[in-house]
Amino acid sequence: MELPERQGRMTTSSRIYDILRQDLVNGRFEAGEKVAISALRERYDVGLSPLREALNRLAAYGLLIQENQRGFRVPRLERRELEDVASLRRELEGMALERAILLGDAEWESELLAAAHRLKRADMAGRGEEWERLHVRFHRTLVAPCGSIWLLRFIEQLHDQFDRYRRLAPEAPEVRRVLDAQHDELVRLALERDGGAARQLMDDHIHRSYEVALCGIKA
Amino acid sequence: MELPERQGRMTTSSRIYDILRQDLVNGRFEAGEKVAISALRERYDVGLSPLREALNRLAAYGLLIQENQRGFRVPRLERRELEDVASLRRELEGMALERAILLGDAEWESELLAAAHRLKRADMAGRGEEWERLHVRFHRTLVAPCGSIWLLRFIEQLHDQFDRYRRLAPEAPEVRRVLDAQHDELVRLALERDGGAARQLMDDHIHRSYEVALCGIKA
DNA sequence: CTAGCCCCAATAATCGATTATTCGATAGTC
DNA sequence: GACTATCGAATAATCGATTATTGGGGCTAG
Repeated sequence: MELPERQGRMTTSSRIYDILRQDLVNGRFEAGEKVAISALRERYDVGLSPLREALNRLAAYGLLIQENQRGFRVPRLERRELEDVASLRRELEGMALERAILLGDAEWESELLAAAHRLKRADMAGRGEEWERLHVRFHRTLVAPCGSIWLLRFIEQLHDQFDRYRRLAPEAPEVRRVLDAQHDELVRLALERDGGAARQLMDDHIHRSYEVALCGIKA
Repeated sequence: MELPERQGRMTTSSRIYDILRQDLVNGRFEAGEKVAISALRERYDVGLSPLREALNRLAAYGLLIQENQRGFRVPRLERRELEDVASLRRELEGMALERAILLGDAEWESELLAAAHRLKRADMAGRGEEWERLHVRFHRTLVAPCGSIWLLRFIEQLHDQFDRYRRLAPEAPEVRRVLDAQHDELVRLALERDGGAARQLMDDHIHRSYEVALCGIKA
């Protein structure tokens, strides 16, 4: 069995990029805050060059805002933008799911079941970082065989944006239970190859999730 | 009248980013080629730090591929990817155009007419860099009031990817005439607020353009 | 008072030099 | 003869120091 070997040894720049991306999505930085580069330098114990390269990448990715001669800022959280992101997620993930259901093979079915199962088990163990990781992975697995690299790329980007809002929202156990049930339902519909119904369900899933996330704004 | 003032004085990093982006889209680099950083340093007469920052941004944007410890490469041109990009462009620009037609105001109508007119005039003067610039601008104006920042962002990104292919394709005057006529037709349908027909036409427009671009592959 | 200006501390951007890694050529081994 | 190990030049990544720009506080003139 050969290991995928990640991708060569990691460079400092890439390491700090991954860390910052996680931290930004998890809301470890105040929205709207100016990024104090030298503070980050200490906090993560890295040099200026790799740090600035990571910040540049994050700005191009949309998790930071870069202003010439004025450094970097964390984007504000605006109701208007959450609507935008959620609306696009519905369009794009719906589209991707339909295509995935057309194109996905038997191996995909297996991975889907596995991902859903792992997610449910992490749920029992208490919703934490592990659950978040597996949740992202589940949604990624759902749309993975859609056949479009660019669609997957955009979906991932929107997912990160969306999660900035969602992770700040207060717990909503009743809605959460519905959302969790929908995960299983999505798997069922995918296995049955019912693209139309799956798309509709995904649409509803994201919409409910959006309503939860809304509660986190200005809180 | 106040000038928009671009955005503060440009930083070396941003300048070189803009230049490289143009050059990459225009095919001034061999597809698949490894980017020789020190060669670029001389060619554009810039320092290493701003250059690397620009390259990092371009990689995050999708116009370069970054491999840890192995620098940057220009992405290959693959039929498979052109299909992907074109197909997504049709979906997203169609969606954006429909929304723009719902939301666009009178000022938009004026700018649309102006953009179309400028484009036609540049056409007479011979299709060159200026025409390319105005063509991008026309398409951007069409979808501008769609109301979604992220949709516009993705569309621009796909446009850049698409143009990498299109600009390598040989001239196709007959198709070109049809495509030009479609520009005016798009304006007409937009002014008439016929979202459905406009979307359909945009779909056809991109598809024909795709067929032209196809001829440029492996040429 | 207040608008405008100037200066200085903070910090963003860039440079030049250094360190780490890769890639290809060559030599050695089975 | 094919495979692996090793070495060195080429080049990617990073560091430390320098330069340029901003933003705010106090001063001055109206």
